[in-house]
Amino acid sequence: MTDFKRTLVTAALPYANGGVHIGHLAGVYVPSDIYVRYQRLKGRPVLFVCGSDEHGVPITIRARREGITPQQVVDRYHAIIKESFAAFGISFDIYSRTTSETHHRTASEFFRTLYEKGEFTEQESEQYYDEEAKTFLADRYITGECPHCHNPQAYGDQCEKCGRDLSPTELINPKSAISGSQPVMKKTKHWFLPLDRHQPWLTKWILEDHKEWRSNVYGQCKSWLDMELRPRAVTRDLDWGIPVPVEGAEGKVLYVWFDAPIGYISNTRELLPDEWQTWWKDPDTRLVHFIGKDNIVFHCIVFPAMLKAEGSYILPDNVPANEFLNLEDDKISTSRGWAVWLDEYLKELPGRQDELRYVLTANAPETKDNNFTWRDFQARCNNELVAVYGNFVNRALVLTNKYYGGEVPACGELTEADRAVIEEFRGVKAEVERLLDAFRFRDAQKEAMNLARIGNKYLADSEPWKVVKTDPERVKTILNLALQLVANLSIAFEPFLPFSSARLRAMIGLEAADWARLGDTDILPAGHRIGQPQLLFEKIEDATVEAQVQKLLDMKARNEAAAWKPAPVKSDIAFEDFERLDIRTAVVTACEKVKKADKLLCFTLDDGSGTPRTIVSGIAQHYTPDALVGKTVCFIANLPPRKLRGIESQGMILSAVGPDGTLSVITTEAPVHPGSPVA
RNA sequence: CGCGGAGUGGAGCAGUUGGUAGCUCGCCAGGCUCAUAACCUGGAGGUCACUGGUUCGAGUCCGGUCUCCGCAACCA
Repeated sequence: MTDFKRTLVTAALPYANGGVHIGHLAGVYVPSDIYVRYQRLKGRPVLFVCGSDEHGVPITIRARREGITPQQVVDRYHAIIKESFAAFGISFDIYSRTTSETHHRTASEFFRTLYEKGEFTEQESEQYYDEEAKTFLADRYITGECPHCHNPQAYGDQCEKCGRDLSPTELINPKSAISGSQPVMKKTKHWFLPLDRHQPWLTKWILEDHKEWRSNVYGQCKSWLDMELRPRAVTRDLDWGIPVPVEGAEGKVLYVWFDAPIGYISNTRELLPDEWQTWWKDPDTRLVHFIGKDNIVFHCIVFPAMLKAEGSYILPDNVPANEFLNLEDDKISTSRGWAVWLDEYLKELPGRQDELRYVLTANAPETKDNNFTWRDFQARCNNELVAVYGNFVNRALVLTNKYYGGEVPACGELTEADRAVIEEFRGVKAEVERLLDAFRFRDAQKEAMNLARIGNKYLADSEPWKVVKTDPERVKTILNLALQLVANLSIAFEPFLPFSSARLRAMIGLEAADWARLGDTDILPAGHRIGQPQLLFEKIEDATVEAQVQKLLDMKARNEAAAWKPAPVKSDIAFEDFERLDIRTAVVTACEKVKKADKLLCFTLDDGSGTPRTIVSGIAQHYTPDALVGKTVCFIANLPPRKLRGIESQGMILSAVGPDGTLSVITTEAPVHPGSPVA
């Protein structure tokens, strides 16, 4: 690791159809920024590259929905994302975008090279084509009836009602979302990256040569490599993206997954037009990808296969992927509005960047999913940043101003206790470095915080406010040491909390953070003047976090209300058709969970016939088995029996479907005899 | 039996190659008063999801069960 001459750090490219939220920050941007700042402080050459990912179908869908162009969509979000990263102190060397000229050129060249080397395979397949709009249809652009739950508005890739993944050809009565016309199957040619060809070296490279990767990363790769890798299409029929640079490929663009990671390369190239190849092709460069767990396979298998196929690039040395961050015990969801957005945080809690950085690091999902709550945010800020770190700094500075008019006193003879303290905080540097080198940011930050704990304890033990009355000389040494600890804190926290470190340095008159001096006891020379102490951190009030929680709840309610609209009324049916439906009531006599099924409950019903009726119903996620026992429900009695998970279900229990998919069983307003007809 | 990750005191997390369970917060008691009612000390609180096994000895290795999270054309 120390053999590398330089480190190239990439952070996952944010997709430019929305903002950046705390999950992205905790998973990718805060840890990568800490890592890069640390490298810079160590004086190691490092480059930190990121940018917006601006192609792909979802952006075109959003553009259509809002009646603007895809370019307008990405312009808007690119600006928001870029500004909020900058304001938050994510110190990219470059934050560019995949719609840039450099990127288009770089990605095209990359494709050309692979094409000419014969690294692709070609395949013709049949895809839906919209004859009115004269375009092939992306899966998402086709709607139709779901073959499973018969939701009439399922998409070609997924049914949002039953949650199943679909392929467009499965849809009943497919329609084009663009023109509304019926699409036809038409032949189209696409290029594929044959991952199967790369399987042997990938297997060795990861499973044998990179056993040091995080267990979540290694494990996920292993599960992929244990299967047979399949060729992956690298082109699509779409008009938004990078045109496929070969003849006969009109109307085709590079698939977004192929073009996006090349963005790392293009952005480096944009920043360093003459030297970028050193950073990407010299084996002395160490390449590190910071990503979230959903991107593991992509960055460990697919992108390396692309790089290897091209032939002249280095491969990543490590891919520290984080797990997910939940928010208030619920998963973060852009579509449900359940998120804390960075741009809003910066506006609503101005000047509080480091507080968020601290909490997201202290609670980083490094080994498993973690939870962010505003209460926890407040507690960590108040009990740790304010009470431990800020308070120690304040104590040392106030005492210095009080006794010595703001001048650093000289260090006298050291006592046994002084030496013990010095010994303790000298070790912090090596420990922080060891942890950061191992991508263990949570522990590293805790170690930095330890300096403040040492300081508080030192002051409590040595009691300068008492000693000053009996032995003023001794107090000089105590405060000298305390001030050295303060100076050390400003350096140790520099990678983690750059804003407050800068403020602290300004307060004590220290010009720059010199990492090499971390652990030293003479950073502030005797006679050096410090400034007036200001509070390094201020408490977060109850009202502040309560407002944030309320905002989340409001947003959720608003989103659910806005998202819900009654489904269009289906086409008329004959009255006889209705009469053929046999709906009845029944009383639930028993109910139990169906094994190995998440959604199914098995009901035993008294339908008045004397023989118990068994119905399996997919409502286990909304009712516990005993919740409905004794209740009257409505069911359809004349559906043909159907086996579900091996149990024969004799009918269907009726429920109302809420806007968020919750189910509420239909029951009767007053008790009725089991088996009563519903009409 | 699809695959991977995870399940440790009230909360959030550590536990590297197996050796009698740690940290931060919270709680209780005491101390201190320089400090943003902050700080310091002590204490209570865990059969390390459950269950078999290997071992002199397992949170740590192996088997089984349960639960949570994630899993290529939205999302870290």
